[in-house]
Amino acid sequence: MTAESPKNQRAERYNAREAEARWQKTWDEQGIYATRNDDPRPKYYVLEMFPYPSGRIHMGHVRNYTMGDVVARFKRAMGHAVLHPMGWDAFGMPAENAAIDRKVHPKAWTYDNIAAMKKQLQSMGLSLDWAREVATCDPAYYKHQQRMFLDFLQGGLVAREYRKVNWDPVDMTVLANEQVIDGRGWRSGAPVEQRDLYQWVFKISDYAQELLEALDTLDRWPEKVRLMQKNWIGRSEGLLVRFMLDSATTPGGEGELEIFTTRPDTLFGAKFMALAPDHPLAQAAAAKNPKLAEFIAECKRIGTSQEAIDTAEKMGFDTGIRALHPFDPDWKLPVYVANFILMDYGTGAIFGCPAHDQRDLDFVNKYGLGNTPVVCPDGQDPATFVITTTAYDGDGRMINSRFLDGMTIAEAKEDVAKRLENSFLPPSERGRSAAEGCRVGVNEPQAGPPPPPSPLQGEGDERPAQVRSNNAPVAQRQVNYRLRDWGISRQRYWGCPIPVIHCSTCGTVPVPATDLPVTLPEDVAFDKPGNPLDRHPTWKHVKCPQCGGEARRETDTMDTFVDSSWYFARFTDPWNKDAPTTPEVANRWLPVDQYIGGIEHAILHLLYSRFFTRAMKKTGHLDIDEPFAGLFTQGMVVHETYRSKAGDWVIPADVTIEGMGDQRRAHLTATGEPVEIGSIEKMSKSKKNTVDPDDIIGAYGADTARWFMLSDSPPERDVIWTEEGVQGAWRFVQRLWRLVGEVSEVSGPQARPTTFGPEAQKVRKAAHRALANVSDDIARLRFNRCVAHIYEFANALSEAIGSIETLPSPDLAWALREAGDILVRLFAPMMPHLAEECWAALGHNSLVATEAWPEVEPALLIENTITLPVQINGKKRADVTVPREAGKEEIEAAVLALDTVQKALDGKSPKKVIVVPQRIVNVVA
RNA sequence: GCGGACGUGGCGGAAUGGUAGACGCAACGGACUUAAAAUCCGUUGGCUGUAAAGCCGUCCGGGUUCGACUCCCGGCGUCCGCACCA
Repeated sequence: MTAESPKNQRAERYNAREAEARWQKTWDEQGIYATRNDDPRPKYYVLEMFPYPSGRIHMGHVRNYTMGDVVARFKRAMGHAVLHPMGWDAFGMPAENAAIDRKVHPKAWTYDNIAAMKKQLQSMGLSLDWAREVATCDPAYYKHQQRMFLDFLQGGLVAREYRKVNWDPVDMTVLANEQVIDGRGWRSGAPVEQRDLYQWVFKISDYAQELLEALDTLDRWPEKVRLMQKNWIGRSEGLLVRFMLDSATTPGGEGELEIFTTRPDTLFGAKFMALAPDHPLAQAAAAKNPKLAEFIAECKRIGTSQEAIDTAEKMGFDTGIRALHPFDPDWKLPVYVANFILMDYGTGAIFGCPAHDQRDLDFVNKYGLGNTPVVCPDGQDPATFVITTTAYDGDGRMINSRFLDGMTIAEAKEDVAKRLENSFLPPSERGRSAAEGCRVGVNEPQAGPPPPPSPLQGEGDERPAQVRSNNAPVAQRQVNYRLRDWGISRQRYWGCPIPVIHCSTCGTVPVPATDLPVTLPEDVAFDKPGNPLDRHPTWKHVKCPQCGGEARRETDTMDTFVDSSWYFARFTDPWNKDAPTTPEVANRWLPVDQYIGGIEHAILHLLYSRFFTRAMKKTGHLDIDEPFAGLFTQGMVVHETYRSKAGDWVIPADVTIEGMGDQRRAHLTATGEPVEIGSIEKMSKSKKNTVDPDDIIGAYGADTARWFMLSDSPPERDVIWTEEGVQGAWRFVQRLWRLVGEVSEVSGPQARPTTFGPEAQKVRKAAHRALANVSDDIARLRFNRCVAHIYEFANALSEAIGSIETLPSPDLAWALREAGDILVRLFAPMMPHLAEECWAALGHNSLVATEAWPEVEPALLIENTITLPVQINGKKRADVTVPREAGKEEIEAAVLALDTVQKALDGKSPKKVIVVPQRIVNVVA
């Protein structure tokens, strides 16, 4: 502090609006965020999930992109070549809805939105390499996606199937299983119906095992996400068992029925068999039994919506068919058709063991089929162990099971598997299989027209269980997965066209690579529901590339999740016109070191991307397995809700709040009408509890918004947006500006002093401790703690400056300047504009954005004396200060000499003294 | 139903098994000001006490430990994912 410049209480305010625009311009002009692919430094790829161009960014984006930007700036300062790109997930339904509602073309709507949102993102001061920007709706992007589709087709990773699909009646399109939430379309919210349609599918289930196993290698992913994916893939090990049928009871002389079970140990508790209503044997039996046909029809009526299926009561119908127990041909089991059996899991048929499966128990209790417990829990008397309304699915020993009695469940499973694997049905009694030739798997058509022949590949089910010779064993082990293939056909306009042509002579023909991209026609009408591509007068009519005859383009477009399954790879070389990636470039940048986005993509987007990466590897576009080495899922931004008397939601900007605690009251600012304060919810348009980033940035500046988004809550948790919180952040921005101003007025020596006095040493310790803490916090994405440590440091520095009465000594002056330089660089990743302004104020000519991260002096982190807490019987009673290198005996002596300890011991000697060096002392009296 | 996470002041939240409540917000008291805003200084888990100090305290009940917000067992509550997957 110099004599000429006394503390100025009316220091100039930091003008964020003016400064932020100025620094953004400077960064842009100097191109400091452009990343070169030949940068030799160690690479670091940080990526935030790219946005859908809805038209405006929301606070969730601000939080997400701020986190990524902090990491990018930090890694850049740490000397990495940082790749930090941005793009647009630009295909999708809202563009078509806008076209329908507002008569705007989806393309115009999308590009207008992109322009608006890009401007907003730029106002946040993100250190993005905009030269790599991509939009998935750009033919220059989706051309490569079409190319990969064809490569995948060639590689056997794509199939065309006629299958049951989830149909969204509002959006008039197909949804993948993952896109159906609680029986409703994930976007429209309409109850989903079942329909049979041709579908292009990606064979993600071929990778089920690999996707499952590789989860263990993703050690920088949240455990929760890995678990969700594991459950979604849903591996289960079991046994396929062929039951002989009493052919006298079957409709067409069928001789056997194949089921899947994970509980072969409970075979002796079997009471019935059950078939899915769609099962071929059920269909065959229904053909001869009108009442059964009626029952099946009834099942389907209920089953049009997923919602209804979930709540339907268990129902069954005895077909009259009888199955023979695999271990006892004289034991006959009734075969039912039941509404709770799913055709597309396992074989669509089960054996029911009611004592140990709740569904089966509910079923037998309804139809009076009884139950026999075969697993007895330890400690229960088998003689009195009975099951009534609750099935037992725990551990125990086998009972009532002949040769299995006394075994554990695992032993019994193994024994049954071994016996049945090695036994064969006598050929004379086999007859025709009930499932033969018409067994339905997910990969085969089950009704309706057969698929047109494909010249590309052999289709059909690859599961070995289906290939069966006369000598096939009664049972074989099988692993089943819940994960289904990924249906990508969408009956929409605004998506990536699927590059195939249907020819009545040649079948399904891929569009030749030289004809790519297949672009969307621009002259389309949205006056009717359904797919405008299908209605377009000319677009779909083409010549067959093989025979030259009249043919028809595929009018379905790809699920937009395809677009986002590889954008991270495209960013590595978006300039390559000839191929989706430049493999050597992609292999250098990938995997993404830190991916940041919402937990809502835990399954869909992340699982698809993992599959896509493997598919790209198989087709030579990449040579990595996992796209995202590190994943972070940030929490939502939530806000109070407000409702007017009339029950309408009111936006926070129109509300004035008064009072506090229970006394808080809200009213409309304009009219004074009272407003009801509601619960805190995710910011959403429907509840109008949103805050517009533009308003916040306009009023307080981007740095304030960024700072507030990082403070308060841990990043993985929800953060509550409050006006007070933003103002607190804004005050801190101003405080930092004043503080740095005060530091800048200190004139210290150029050369580093050789020794430091106690005051200077104190400042230096605070600075270096903050440096060590903040570095660690950012590296571990603990932004809220990082913020706290910067507050602490700023408090310490304020105090040091405030306590100066005259001119500071040269060593203190130097230490204060050093601390100022460190402080500015510490908050620069979070508040980059303010940091530049401060950096300049401190007299530097460089940009802080290109400065190296400060280096910590480890010696300053070590204290010479240590103050240890002293506990008596585990409760803190005193402190003791000892030299750092004091030994246990020395510490113990010092502790026992303390008055408090003497008093507590009351003349007796302690039972025990525990000394934890550097930590604590505990005296046990 | 199955699986998972979480539960700490008025609020958001800190705390490798080692001083519970860092840091922020809010509140209260004070300084500056004609006044307000801004800023600065201080107080702030509860109870008892003028004070020194003491007692209680991390959802509840047990346990392990010299020592438990943290680990184990059993409850209660909140949130999330999956859900007739044989």
